[in-house]
Amino acid sequence: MPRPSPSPSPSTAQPSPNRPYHHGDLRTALLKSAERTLREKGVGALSLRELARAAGVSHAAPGRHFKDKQALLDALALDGYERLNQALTAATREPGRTFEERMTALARAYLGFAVENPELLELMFARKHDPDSSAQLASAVDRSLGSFTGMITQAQERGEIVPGDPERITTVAAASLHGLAALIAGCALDAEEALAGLDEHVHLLLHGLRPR
Amino acid sequence: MPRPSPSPSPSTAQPSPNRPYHHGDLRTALLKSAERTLREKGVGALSLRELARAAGVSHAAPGRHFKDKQALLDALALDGYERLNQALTAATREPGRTFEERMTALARAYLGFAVENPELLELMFARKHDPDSSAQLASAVDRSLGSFTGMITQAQERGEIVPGDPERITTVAAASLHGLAALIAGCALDAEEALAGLDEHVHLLLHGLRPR
DNA sequence: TCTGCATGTTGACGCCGTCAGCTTTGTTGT
DNA sequence: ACAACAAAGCTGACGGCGTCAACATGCAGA
Repeated sequence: MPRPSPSPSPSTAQPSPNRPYHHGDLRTALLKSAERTLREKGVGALSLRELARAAGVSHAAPGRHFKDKQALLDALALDGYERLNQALTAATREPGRTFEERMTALARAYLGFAVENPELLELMFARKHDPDSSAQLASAVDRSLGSFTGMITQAQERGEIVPGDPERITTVAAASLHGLAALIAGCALDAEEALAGLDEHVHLLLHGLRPR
Repeated sequence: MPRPSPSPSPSTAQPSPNRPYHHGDLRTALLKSAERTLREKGVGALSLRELARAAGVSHAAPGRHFKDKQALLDALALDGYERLNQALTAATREPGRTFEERMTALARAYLGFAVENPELLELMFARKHDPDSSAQLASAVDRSLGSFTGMITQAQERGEIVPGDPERITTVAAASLHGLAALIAGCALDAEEALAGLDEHVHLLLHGLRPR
């Protein structure tokens, strides 16, 4: 895997004589740079040493901010959940008359995130997390699902959807959208096509596959 | 990441004097061993050198059978699709009176695979494949979806589900189940719980979330 | 001002993937 | 039967990586 051509860069980012000894905010610089690399070249191209080089800092400096490479990946995932949650809650705030309209807006927000951050989404839902971070990540996942649950219970109160354990209904709705998102992120489904058929997808989800 | 403790094994599998020069079937031995490691320790613990050691073979020998580490991973994924397809088609052959029964059997087969091969499932749907293998993989994916499509069109002919582009309906059903499987594989959902609620999940999928 | 701690640096270690070049073995055409 | 060849081993090397230990620097509070 590590075959970065004979000599990719002429060893950029030297100690640069007039750089201050301390970087200022290396942690966020690393995260930002990592997010970019993740988006552009995939998780396989992420290396702490490369990030250090890009930040103009020694190869071991990242170790001061992330105990592990995995810790950095977890931080990246956590940031991803933050952004996803923001997008989802924004979507739930959009005024929509019917439940179907509101659900479609939520779906559009989720799929939009998946289309624009496929690698990140894969990272977020990967099963390789430090036990340390897993607590934070789990809570972030819960907050994401919260957007769904809130919408569901609200709709139940209005009688717009079937009664029953809101958590189970949330699972059905969330699984359906997450499956779509995951298939898009994994290139198993064409993004454009899925976005184009999203309205109908939500419609079928709400009305069922059986004829009425 | 590569911190395999001070000295994990006392360097097992030496040249072993009476071993034949040629292994016999190294390729499948590597795949089998890799599948085991994948299941037990995750994709991050997979190394060609370790596999070579386990097979009692020199560190470069795997290169004769897989041009790349990625090529081995792709072969692993392809084998995964083979097994998944087998499980799915077996499930479609189960006699089921109603569409809901048959769909539930299919769902149970899919989720069963996800529960027993979570790491493999992640690998199969990852977005990192050699362009060489991607053709084979794509066809394997199509065969998987074929199990769904076949069942859907059959049900449409019987009037058990709504008419319309079978591909779109397949997408809805497949996305719903794949989302469930992916959440299980990613530990975002408890496997037992999901399996227990599977019947109701399929029921909701077929009947919709809106009251009738 | 001194002292401690967070944040840098350097150098080392072992593992990894990959390649080049060589050796062994089984097969195949004559 | 045997030479020629290809497939499938082996060895050794290279550079990249993650991680650690030991040392350096600079800021902040006593």
